[in-house]
Amino acid sequence: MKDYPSQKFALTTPLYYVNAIPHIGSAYTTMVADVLARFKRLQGQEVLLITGTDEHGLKIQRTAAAKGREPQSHCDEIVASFQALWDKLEIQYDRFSRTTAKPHEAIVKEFFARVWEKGDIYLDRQQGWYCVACEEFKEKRELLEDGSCPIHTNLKAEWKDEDNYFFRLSKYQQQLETLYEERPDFIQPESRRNEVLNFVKQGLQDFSISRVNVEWGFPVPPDPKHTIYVWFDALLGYVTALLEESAEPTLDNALGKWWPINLHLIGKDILRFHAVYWPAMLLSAELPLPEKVFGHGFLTKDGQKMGKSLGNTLDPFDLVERYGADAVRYYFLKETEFGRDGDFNETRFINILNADLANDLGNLLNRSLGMLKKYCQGNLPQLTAEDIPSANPLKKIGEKLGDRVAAAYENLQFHLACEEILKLLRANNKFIDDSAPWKAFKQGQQQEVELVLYSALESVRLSAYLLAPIIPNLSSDIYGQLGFDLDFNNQNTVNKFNLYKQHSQWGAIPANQNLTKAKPVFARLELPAE
RNA sequence: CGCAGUGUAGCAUAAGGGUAAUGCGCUUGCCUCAUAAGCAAGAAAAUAUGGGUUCGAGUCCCAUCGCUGCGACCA
Repeated sequence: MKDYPSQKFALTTPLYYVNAIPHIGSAYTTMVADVLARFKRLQGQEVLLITGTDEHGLKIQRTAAAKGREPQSHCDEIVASFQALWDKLEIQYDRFSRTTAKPHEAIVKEFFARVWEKGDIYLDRQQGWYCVACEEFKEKRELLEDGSCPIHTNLKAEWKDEDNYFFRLSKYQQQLETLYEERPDFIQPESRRNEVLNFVKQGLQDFSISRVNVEWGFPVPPDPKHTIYVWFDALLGYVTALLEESAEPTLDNALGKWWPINLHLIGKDILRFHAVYWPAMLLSAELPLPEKVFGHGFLTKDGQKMGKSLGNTLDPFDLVERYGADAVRYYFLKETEFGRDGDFNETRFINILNADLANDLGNLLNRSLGMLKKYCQGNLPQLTAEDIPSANPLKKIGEKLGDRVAAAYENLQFHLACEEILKLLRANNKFIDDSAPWKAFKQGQQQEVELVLYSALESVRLSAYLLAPIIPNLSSDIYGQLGFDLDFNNQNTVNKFNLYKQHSQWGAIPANQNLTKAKPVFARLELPAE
């Protein structure tokens, strides 16, 4: 095993745009980030999970105006809704980076200055049709006949003829291509990488990083009539997030400990910004590049794209409210292969949770504890892993399970992690049936009963431990019923290298546990009435 | 339109060219420790369609159809 305590790991979700309250897609990315962060912390690694919000731009300015609000108060309100959702979902973020936070402006200015001094920013004239909703220029041919944007059909594109500051992206073409080649893992999954490669191959053009007539944002330092383009501002939110609370907002202070970021988790829609523009900006500023950008897929509902126009959105608040954080987290982590698109279907949701969490896991614990009470006065057998024959099917599966699951988490293959653990749980139920402790007990074979129950309970424990990053509440409950005083939401007590070393192995359950009363840890869900 | 990817039982996924697997759901049987949970057996797909290569193709090639992504600033 590697020397985890010496490692540190910084990862980010996107800084979500505060145009509206969070949707399920943002929740998905954030849940995944949290699961990975939790697993690494469990291993004793030092982790920094960054999330936050991107709050500038013309769109926010206008959204706020439409509500008759100041932009800042609009942002504050939306931010509160993000934070509320993350709390409900048990997201343990370390930093919440807002682009309207005070230190951010200083960071943006300093960064801008570096790129400016490098000669990578110049003034030029920008003409074209601009869609405010997209915050981008459109080609004439992209527009619909009535001149509206194809994505925002209710909104006419606006003709702009203005001076903009441009970033010399084209200058970094070669360096980017070298980067992609030398570090094939930089963009994942591979299908996304190919998209980027294709895009870059066409030849990179400079892009504008300022706007005029936009109030809501930072002024371009040498020319305050201009406002820095939201993306240039937003990406730097990852840097600002690294500042310690009391530190002066300088790049040096921000980059000292956690830079470069190990992993940017993003949705596939913002891949180019993270895989092309962002590294180019950093190259220009002569800063080290992040280790990896992972662009995951989108979620659909009942096989259909979600959208306000279709009216088939999935409200994450409602979902957690009805089913709880563990259920929601488990479903999305287990039932979608990370990277590919995933689908939400309520019937499938309920079936999976009942089968995996209520039946395979919850009921397994419950039946095992029930037997322990009846056949062993509720005391754990005085056994250790060595007392269990090596042919024991649970021991065989359990022995290397920790390593397999760790590898799956490490590779962001969360569905595989779950699947590996489920194999042990299913084998466990089968093992109990095959061994029929109730018969053994009636025949007075106490030793046999104890061997079976020890193996069963230990396997449940190991499963709960390895699933803790995904279902922290359930795992805590299970651990509680097994006599541990360990709350997987309490970072101070669970995240220790030595604990991981011990608990990720089969056979860690001590004999002298005071078991609390057994009760179902995950109630079966009912299909909502039509 | 161009480029790329994809198409396996009701659903989700697996199968280095050689008897199509697993989970969920469904049917039946068994058990009784348990949350109407568990275990076992079973039904169900000629692997989108049409060609080709091969002794043999889900697996390679071509075409067609369907879906998805990318095609310059989509927060």
